[in-house]
Amino acid sequence: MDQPSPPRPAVMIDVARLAGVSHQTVSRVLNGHPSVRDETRERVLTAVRQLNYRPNALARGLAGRRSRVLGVVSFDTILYGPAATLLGVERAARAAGYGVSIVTLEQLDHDGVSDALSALAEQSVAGVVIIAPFTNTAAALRSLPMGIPAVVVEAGASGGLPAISVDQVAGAELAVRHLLELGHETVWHVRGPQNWLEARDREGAWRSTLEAAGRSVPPVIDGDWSARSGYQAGLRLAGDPRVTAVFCANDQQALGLLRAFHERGVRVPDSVSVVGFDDIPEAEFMSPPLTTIRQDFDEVGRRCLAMLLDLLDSPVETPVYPRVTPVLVSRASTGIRQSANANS
Amino acid sequence: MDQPSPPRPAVMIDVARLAGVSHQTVSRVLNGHPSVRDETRERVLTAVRQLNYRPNALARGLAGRRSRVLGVVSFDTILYGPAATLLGVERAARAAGYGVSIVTLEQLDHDGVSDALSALAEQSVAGVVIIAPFTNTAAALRSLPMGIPAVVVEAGASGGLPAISVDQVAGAELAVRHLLELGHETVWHVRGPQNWLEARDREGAWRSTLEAAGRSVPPVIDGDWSARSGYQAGLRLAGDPRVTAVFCANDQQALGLLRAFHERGVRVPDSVSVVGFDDIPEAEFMSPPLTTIRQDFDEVGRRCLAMLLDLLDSPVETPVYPRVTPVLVSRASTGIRQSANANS
DNA sequence: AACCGCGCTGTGAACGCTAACAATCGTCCC
DNA sequence: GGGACGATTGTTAGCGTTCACAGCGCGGTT
Repeated sequence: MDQPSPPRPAVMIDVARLAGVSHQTVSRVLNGHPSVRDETRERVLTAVRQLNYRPNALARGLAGRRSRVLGVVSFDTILYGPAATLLGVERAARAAGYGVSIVTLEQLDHDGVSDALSALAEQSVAGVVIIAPFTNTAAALRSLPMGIPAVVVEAGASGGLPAISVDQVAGAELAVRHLLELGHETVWHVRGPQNWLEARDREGAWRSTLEAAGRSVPPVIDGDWSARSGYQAGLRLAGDPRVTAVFCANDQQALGLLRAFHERGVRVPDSVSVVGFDDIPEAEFMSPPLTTIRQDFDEVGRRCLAMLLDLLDSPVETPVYPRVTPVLVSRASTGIRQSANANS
Repeated sequence: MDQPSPPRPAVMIDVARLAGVSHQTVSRVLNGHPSVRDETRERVLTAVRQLNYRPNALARGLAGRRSRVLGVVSFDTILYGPAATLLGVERAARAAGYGVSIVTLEQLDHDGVSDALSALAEQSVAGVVIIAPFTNTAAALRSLPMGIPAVVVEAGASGGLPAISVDQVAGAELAVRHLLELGHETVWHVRGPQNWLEARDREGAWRSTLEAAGRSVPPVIDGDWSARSGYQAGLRLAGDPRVTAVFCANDQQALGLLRAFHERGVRVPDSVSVVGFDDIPEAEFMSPPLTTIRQDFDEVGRRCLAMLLDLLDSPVETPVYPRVTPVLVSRASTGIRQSANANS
């Protein structure tokens, strides 16, 4: 008739009593401290199971110094890149026994990053991953009140901060070279928003690859990652006979571009070849299937976390990790430069 | 020569000393307790600013009952729906002064949900939002060790759990009716994965809408949300002259379907009309632009959070919120049933 | 003049855990 | 055989905050 399960969840002292040991011994068992007799350890673990005990992370964090929670600052997690990176980081964190607290920025600016970081600091996160490839993240980070270990994702020039990045330059080169090798005289570019580092890197590499090949550099077209901006770029480009190859800074823009071309009767790849960036799951099923540059976001997440954990161990030295190398995925949207050339 | 800023961040007692009051008074000021003299309040706030003091959320959570952190359990945050909902919830939570801790499920099963919930419980979250429209989430939730207030998102039959959902039935009806009104004899359906509640609801509503209209119900085609599955469905459907209208359970599937149709020379909307579901940002720029059912995920997130906060206030009664109503967005992928009919 | 109540403030004890140190026991070594 | 030592366990003190319960001073009552 007694009530065996109190509504209040068991705490460490309950386990200790049930196992006939002190709470400290329970703590030792839970934290894998070596000097506990096997027989005692078993007794404790049995009690833990019996009471369905789960240690309280809050108390843990308060008592020890480190919490088992990491913070992630991200921006626009509906975009494929950030979403995929977030997922990668979250998975890796969970595998390493960390919880993940997120803050999504409304705007990519200094104050936003700063606020986000102090919100996370308040929660005593052990470290922070910043998936906000804002051109000015570094400054925001430096102005951080307290020194939380932080890793920045996908920031090209991170200003000395530990960073994991996909080699955007290599990716853009891959795209441009691919198009040049197909016989195109030059390559047009629809770039991403200027406050994103990736966008700048891709544009820069596009430009320098063309220059290195001794080709003329057409005027760059603005874009903001959205399919709409790609569509608008497509409308502008569709009338121009000089345009035979376009490198879009991401796949959504390429989708919009393809749409505009389709509407205007520009045939892809017959008249114009198109390359995107990211290899979103939909790329393979666009009309036509999109040649693009694949980034391994999962790998980014994993390395990112590995780096952060290194940083937690030895906060003095900044670990250096190699960039993640993107690969070209060739599909139907790119083709040999057609005989139209013969007219010239 | 002295060092004015100790590396250790200021704590409440530091503020108290600086302001010449007790730590409890500082606490009162911070929590907006009324019985503090204005002059004292000012003095404390000045000290807070001066020391750049931020209360420690861990200690707060430990001492008081409630933490200011909410948990979110989600699944496959790369998909548009979950990603958008997550973003909506996160925004609303932040606006309400809550932090957000996320757990992304690897698999949609009972244990996954259960583990995720206890991981969050460990972090003493105040409440949980579950964006895992798994058909069996309800059971997993009930087997939860302790009673954390929880709100389920997008679950049709949530088994008595507080839930916010988009009215999938209304949405699917909108899609099917739209196609019937355009003169199509019947509507084919490419459904989503069977363990998703949304997929089941959409399929059910598709079926019953057809039946209510006295139309024949074609065999359903399987899909898994991916563009690839839509593509495969498209290949199967492309040869069939009876197919004049297809309702896809989401926009990605519709994209794949459009691709397959394009490949096989099936013209959209001339030969076949296609409707999707979600209105992802890319839908407008598909070839042709996709008619689809728009869901307001931001609204879902907001209501969800409002509901959870209600639940935190009075855990006894389950608040009831109306469903979010989706709307039809008509684009070029649907058109009047063409003269092909005249042949029959 | 003693008393009550109210506005404001301070004191002590949790909250559940880890860290540092002390205690106990048996063993090993000379 | 005594003391040092290692293995194992217990004890005590925080971590930084909130909660419950006093205190104190002052004006108004009786």
